[in-house]
Amino acid sequence: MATEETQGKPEERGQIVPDHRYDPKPIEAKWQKKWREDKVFAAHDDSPKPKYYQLETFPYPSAAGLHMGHPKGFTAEDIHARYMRMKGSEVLYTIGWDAFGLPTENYAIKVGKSPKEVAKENIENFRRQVQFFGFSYDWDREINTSSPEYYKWTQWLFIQLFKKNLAYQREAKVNWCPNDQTVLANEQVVDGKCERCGAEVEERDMVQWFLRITDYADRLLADLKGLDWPAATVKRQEDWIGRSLGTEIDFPLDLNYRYVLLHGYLGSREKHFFPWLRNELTRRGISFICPELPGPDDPKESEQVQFVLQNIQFNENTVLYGHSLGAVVALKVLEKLDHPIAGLVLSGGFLEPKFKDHPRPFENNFNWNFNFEKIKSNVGFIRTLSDLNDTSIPVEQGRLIHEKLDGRLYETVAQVPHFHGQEEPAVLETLLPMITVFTTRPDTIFGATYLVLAPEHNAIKAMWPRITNQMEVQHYIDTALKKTERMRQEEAREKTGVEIKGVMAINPTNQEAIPLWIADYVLIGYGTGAIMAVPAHDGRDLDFARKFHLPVRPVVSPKKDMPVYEVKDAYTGKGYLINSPKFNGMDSDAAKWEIEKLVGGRGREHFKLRDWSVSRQRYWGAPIPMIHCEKCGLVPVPDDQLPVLLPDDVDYRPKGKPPLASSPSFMNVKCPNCDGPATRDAETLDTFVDSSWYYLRYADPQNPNAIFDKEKARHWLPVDLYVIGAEHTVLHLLYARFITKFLHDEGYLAFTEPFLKLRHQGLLMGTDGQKMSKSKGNVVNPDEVVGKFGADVVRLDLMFMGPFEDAHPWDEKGIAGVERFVARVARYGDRVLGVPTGTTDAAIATRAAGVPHPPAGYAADGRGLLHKTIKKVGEDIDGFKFNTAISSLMILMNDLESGPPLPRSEFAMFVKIIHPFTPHLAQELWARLGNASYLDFEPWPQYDESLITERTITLVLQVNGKVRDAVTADATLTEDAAKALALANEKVKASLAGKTPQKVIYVDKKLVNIVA
RNA sequence: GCCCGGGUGGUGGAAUGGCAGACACAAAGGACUCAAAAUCCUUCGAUCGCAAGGUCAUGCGGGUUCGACUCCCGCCCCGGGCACCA
Repeated sequence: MATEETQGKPEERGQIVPDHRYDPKPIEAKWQKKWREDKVFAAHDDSPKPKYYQLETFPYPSAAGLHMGHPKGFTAEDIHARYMRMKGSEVLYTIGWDAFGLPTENYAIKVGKSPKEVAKENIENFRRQVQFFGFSYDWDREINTSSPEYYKWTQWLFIQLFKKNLAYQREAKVNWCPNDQTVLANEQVVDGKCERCGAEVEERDMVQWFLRITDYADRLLADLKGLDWPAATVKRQEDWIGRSLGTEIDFPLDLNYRYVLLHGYLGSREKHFFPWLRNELTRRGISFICPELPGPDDPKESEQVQFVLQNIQFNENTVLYGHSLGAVVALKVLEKLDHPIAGLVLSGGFLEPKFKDHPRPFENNFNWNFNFEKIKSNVGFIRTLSDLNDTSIPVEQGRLIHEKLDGRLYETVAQVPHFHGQEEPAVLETLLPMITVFTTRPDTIFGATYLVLAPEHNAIKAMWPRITNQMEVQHYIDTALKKTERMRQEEAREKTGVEIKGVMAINPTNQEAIPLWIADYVLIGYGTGAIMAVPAHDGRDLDFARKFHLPVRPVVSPKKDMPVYEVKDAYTGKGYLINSPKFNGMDSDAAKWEIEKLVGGRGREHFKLRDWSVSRQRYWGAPIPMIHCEKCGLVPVPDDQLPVLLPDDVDYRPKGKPPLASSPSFMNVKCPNCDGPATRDAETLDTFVDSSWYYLRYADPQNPNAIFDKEKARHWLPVDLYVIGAEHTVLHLLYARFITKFLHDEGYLAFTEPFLKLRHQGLLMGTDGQKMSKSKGNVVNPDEVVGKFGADVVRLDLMFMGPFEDAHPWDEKGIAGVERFVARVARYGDRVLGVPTGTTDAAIATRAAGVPHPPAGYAADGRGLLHKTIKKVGEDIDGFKFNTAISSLMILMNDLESGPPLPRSEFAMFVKIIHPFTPHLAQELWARLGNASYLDFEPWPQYDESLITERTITLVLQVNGKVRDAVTADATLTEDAAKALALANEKVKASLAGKTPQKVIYVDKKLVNIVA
């Protein structure tokens, strides 16, 4: 029931209430226009103020227009930007358009326009919509990734990567969307379907451009430390990079070959890697012959081949190895043999005397024609090892051997060019019959009861002649390789596999012979493509072992001296070794090192991170600035010919070939190197490339001569604050970090991490609680909402919904609260302004006499709350707690309204602290208070500590932890006085009911708890 | 399966070891009005009680503590991420 004093017309309570409602429209339009015309928010390169660079995810301007999720993040940024300006920073805050990409192209095809036209329209629409919100952008720094002025530098960046061998082409299985007719990144495939159009994704082999982000894996991981990023985001980046530290261990196969090792020209059994190699073979108990060939300084074919044939026995167990000219000798020997041998291994070999450095004297002593058919028929397996950095033998020679002889070609980088190092592990690896596995748990090696190879593993071919169940194995491999990712996923975790019969592996610790299996749960792309299976201590291995009835041997017990007899679930934790002769009882961590040492394991780190596929077979992107010349190979477009403009005379509709290929005027060019006929690369770059560097361009957005001016970049960057949707926590950030590190290494940037502080905005969902999407029809159009309520109200509503990083459904019901708040602030402003200038506080108080708020307490209380609020709002903006900041502003307003109007000087402080949230209203009130300045450059008010300090406190009195009373006491209250006060309290006494207090707990100026 | 979040009134949420539910929305009652809108006032977790007041209550079950939404252990549910990475 309302009391007599509080009822009645507001006017009767001494308040001045204008009878009009606050109409934001003309006021918001007025200030937005002024801000733009006066370039109020321009960021000045030469400002003496400390710089502050705020970045927001530049939007993808889709045909659907802005949706309410965009302004949620933008509003938070704008609040922060305006706050930082008031705190004295020179703020760089701007916007741009991530305008290339599939959705625009697809939409253009649908409506029969060009993507360029569509993008232009979309950007104009977005710009218009964004401007309604009054965000304080420096519009002179606006960028657009689809403009030639921008993508010139995207192309330039690609060329720099290419020049450093960080951009390369290779054939790769790609996710192909049959509907969009393009390649998708793994991340764009969701549940086996195209993220954009929902079509079932197929797998295809294509030659693709990749960026070698894996070269930066360790740095991308290490540099995450020290960033002010949400912990979950750091974790997800770490998981994506996925480093595991482990060891590579060789499991010899029971194929007891005998080796014949042939050295090359100027070589001998004592030179280069031969002594080391012989030692390694001896150490493994492998028999070999390594002859000194006659005339190493002046080799002659007949002499050397005859020598080998006469002195060495060859049978089906022999593996013939030849290095360099020794490879030629080996081939000639095989031509002459009349029975087959087990295998042929060549390193640094050649078929033609075409040397890169200088001619050799033996060139005329050999016959450079080979009987390849004879050679092939005389040998079981052929492996060719080629050094990519060979200084004398061109890499083409290795490929030529492979072309003529088939077999397996291994291209690698030798320790010293042409395998002239003291140790060349690649040679040994190519030679030996063994399986190298990668494991993070060498301590469990005694529990390895079988090995598993990925279906694509090379070793299968090498041991092929020995396999007794070839049909079965072949069938399994064929089916496994036919499966797409999608099919593998659908099969869930059901294990499949086949045993390789006829070959066994040897456990290097105890010489136990264990079987070899092939299974597709082992991936060729990770580690070595082979594992030692320890079913007792790995869930996947256990599943497999159970399905195929393979032995399960526990070798780690969780408790010391407690052997495990039965394995229920795989135990993957640490413990103490059992069933491991010589290691029993040892701590599993310690055993890792001991066993690694024992078996000659090589410590390795492996990453899950894969190279970044950037080729797109579509039109609407930056053309890859490369030229294919028959003579010169891949040639980058020279800088002075950039940008490579997107041609207009193409058919955009996807036909399986890149649209650019349909434009002869685009495709046919002269080679910049040799002036001969050449063709352009017809693909375009993934839009993630565009967005991997846009934050750098904002520092110097119009520079026609460089990607950016180094000094300007040094001034503004790195980004101080980046607000980004939680959905972008992995890819975009990883790519941007990679590009930043690359440009740092190239000397363009002085820092290695682009984004110092990162905050996420929670998703704004449709009214149905579902993610907003056009197909669900739940997209909220900001035009309508802003038109109805005004920008200030919508901004407040978006921020007041709850914690910024939480997801919320859009709900127009709640907006009434902030709408009322804005109207009340406006009305209160009218009250303040209704008081003639120069009126003293006392006069205001007199005028306010009779209102319930006691005039005597007004100055202290009202001001105290004002100053507390100044403090609170500042802290909350720093901490991105906008909801509680607004709440505290409401509390203050509620209090102010119930009293007489504040003096203008104090009301001005209130206007300043609401300014970041409702800049139009605040600026209007500021102007009405007689100020000509812009609030962004008014200093944030200082709060007065003495006014905040409480003179009285509320002391809570508890008995046995239950609240019995709360009393007001002087802030100077001592502990003893507080305890005495509590014990004397009537309610406390009643609650104690005569019991004697055992203990009295005192929390300073807060609480007394009596335990009885 | 594993890894992150999260679970508080009819609703959004506040409180991070010390009065649970700030601030709002919705709802109900009232004032003003011819009426409505707007505005203003009051009530508003559940339950017992005429009242004073009591009891219960932050997903469930335990624990630590004088005191737990908050810390620890186990479980349930919801959201997100990864998905055979050895």
